[in-house]
Amino acid sequence: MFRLDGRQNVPIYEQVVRRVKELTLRGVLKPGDKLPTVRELSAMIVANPNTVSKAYQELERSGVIETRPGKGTFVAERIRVEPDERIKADLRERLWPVVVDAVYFGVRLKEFEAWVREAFNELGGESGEPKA
Amino acid sequence: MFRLDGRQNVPIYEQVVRRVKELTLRGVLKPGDKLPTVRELSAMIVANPNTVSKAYQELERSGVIETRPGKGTFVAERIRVEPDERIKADLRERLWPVVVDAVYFGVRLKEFEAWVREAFNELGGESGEPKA
Amino acid sequence: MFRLDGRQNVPIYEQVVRRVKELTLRGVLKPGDKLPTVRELSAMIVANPNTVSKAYQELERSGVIETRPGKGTFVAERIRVEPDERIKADLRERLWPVVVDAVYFGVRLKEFEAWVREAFNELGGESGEPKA
Amino acid sequence: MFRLDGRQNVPIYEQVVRRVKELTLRGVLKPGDKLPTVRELSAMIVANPNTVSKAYQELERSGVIETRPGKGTFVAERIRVEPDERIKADLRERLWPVVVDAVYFGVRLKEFEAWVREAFNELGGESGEPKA
DNA sequence: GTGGTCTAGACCACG
DNA sequence: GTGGTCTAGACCACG
Repeated sequence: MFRLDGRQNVPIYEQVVRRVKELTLRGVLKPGDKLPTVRELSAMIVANPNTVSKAYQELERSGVIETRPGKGTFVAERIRVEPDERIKADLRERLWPVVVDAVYFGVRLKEFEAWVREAFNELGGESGEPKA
Repeated sequence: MFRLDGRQNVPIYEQVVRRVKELTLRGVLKPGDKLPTVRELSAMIVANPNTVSKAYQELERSGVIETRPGKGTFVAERIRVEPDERIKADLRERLWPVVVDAVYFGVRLKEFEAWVREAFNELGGESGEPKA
Repeated sequence: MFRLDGRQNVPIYEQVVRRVKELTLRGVLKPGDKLPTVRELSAMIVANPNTVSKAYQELERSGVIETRPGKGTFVAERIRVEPDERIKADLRERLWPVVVDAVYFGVRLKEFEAWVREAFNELGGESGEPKA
Repeated sequence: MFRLDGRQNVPIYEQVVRRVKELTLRGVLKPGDKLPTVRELSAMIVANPNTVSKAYQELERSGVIETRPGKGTFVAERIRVEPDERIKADLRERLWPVVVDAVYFGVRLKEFEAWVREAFNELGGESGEPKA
């Protein structure tokens, strides 16, 4: 469940952050669910507690999880707001170099869009209009 | 033309790599065009020559540019082959965390696809079938 | 009456301390009123008895409440003395980082003062001269 | 300039964060100024580089400073926007317990307001209306 | 038992 | 030389 890729270039704490986000989006982790303690998770993935701690801190700052002192760490209630322009600009900036390389390597729009759709489906992303 | 963003989080050498790729995709740089020398470019963008050198090395490894000793560095002829599975897998891996955050922040598929299409258009990416 | 915020960053025992102080300032708790026992309160707010106990100890040390062995815990008579310089220095030290961030975020003095006045009013703080 | 209080209850990294904010507000540190490196500062205040690093990271996330890889860390340009309601609510929440204790100890509104004004003056906070 | 803070010290990417 | 990441391990506040 919390398995990481390991051999990757991505820092461990960043992998943990991503993994937890994924699991909440996929519904595997639901609001109120207890996460493993820092020490438990660090044992599971064979990493230093500090590294996991850093990931948890980042997740807390992003509002994905919340720490109840002495009780543990829990998945936070998701507060859904419309994404603001700064967030969108940031996402487009991060999308850009991926598209640059895709185009460079001759990937066609159709195929790239299929990848996007698959990813959205896998994550339960909304495809229609705002829920108004 | 080679201006960079400067205060971004992306390493300078990586910004140079992306910029050159973009310029070739957009047709601003064409096969056979001469690039500035490492020293010229490092002066232009106020960076360390080592940094530019590293970018050129990476671009050469990717086949984007080629060095003709004693003559300079030139945009390479683009050899278009179908992208192999390793490249596609890598691109999807890089796309994934962007989609995770997009879904997390409530961006809808329609909007994300629009971003993708815009990026493809801007880069002259092919939308149809292989030219085969 | 003793409900806490729960998911806040403030330790539970500290929340209890503040809450009791507030209730006495607001006049909801008056001198001589009996407080719930440690066990009762810990049940009410779903916390560890040790936690409540720690809060009561701190409140007793500050002279807010007093324990009469075998009888329970009671709101103490408020002995109003002029605050000494040590207390004032401490309060200013605690005020300081709040003002730093307020200024940093562009809050104007007028608005900040309005917050202060509202808080004083809500707590029945004296605005005039010492009662001498 | 970067001297800390030392004996305080506040974590070292938090003291560094506050100190840098203060220095920028007071104009001692100006946009573009270079901060000491993590290792320099950690030597100055006799703390671990990691601790200083944590402070710098927090300052960067808040937009107070920015890191230019390989060049060092610099005071960021201040982008002044009107503080939003979330920030204000947070500041009032932090102000509240200070006022509670002030009222409890019999500090009068007049005096407390004087403290606030002094702090604003010292930090160069604006007292008038928005600059439009 | 829970996470938060800190130290000491290593290795690495970037410039 | 610069900061970023990580490990190993200690101490502490909170519950």
